[in-house]
Amino acid sequence: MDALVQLSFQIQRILAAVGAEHDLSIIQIRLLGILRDRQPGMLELGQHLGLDKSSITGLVSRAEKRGLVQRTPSPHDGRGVLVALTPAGRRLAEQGEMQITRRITELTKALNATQRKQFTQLASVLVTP
Amino acid sequence: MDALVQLSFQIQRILAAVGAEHDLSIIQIRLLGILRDRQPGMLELGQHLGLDKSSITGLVSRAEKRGLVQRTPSPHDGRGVLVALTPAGRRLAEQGEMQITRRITELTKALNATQRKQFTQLASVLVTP
DNA sequence: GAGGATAGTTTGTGCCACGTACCACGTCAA
DNA sequence: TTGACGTGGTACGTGGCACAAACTATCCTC
Repeated sequence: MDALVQLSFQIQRILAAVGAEHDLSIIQIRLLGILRDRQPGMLELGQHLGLDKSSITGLVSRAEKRGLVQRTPSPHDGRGVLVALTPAGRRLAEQGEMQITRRITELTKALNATQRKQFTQLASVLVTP
Repeated sequence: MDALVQLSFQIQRILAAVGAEHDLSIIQIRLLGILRDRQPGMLELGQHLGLDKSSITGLVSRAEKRGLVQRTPSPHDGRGVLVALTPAGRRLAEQGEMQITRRITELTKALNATQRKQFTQLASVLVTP
């Protein structure tokens, strides 16, 4: 079970490294990943990321300043805002995901095919609930 | 393989939660964990944590200010410093580790005994190199 | 000894996260 | 309809975290 903690750090290291190639932090990568199939408001975004709404403002603002993300006023709520990827943001998100899956599979190269399948399958059991 | 990323975030969330109970960040927990069986210098500490030496100064200073850690001049090198746990720091480290292993095993409760064993064994294969 | 390497610290910058206070809009009830 | 209250977001201040560059003090080598 200590191995699981170690493994999580190793994965975080991969995420940080891939992010660093594009000048993105881990949280920014998560942001882009979440927005790939959603256009949430700030509050909803905060729940996905487990962050306070006041943390989201700066996060989105920094991403917006870099042209990765876009705020548009909510059509149904004058107070609200919808956050969406720009084309540049989407491109980066897809590219990042490819690199991440490549480096993760590379990490699991120490396992043979059956073991890898078994491992990821057990992992997804743990994650899904 | 997306499951592995998700799993790593879940584990990080556990670490952050246990840390928060004692007002510790994840990096502080790692610091205490490393010092449990070592008294490294600052540079060596930085390598264990994957951080620059200039990052270590503040990290150790904050922990020292809280009485968890202690700097002592190295006996063999007038420039060097050895970092060690104080009794309070050791108590916290042990307590934290117990809580973490408890919450991790709780996380793996969706698996039966054989599966869990298999899973952690595969994980340690990935980690050891 | 003098010159370069090494261990740590300092300083400045930027990101991240939080709590608090605040503004604008929405909603509900009298 | 018009308050009172709730809700979505932002602004601001604080503090931790991480880096790079500049600096100090010691060590080592010739």
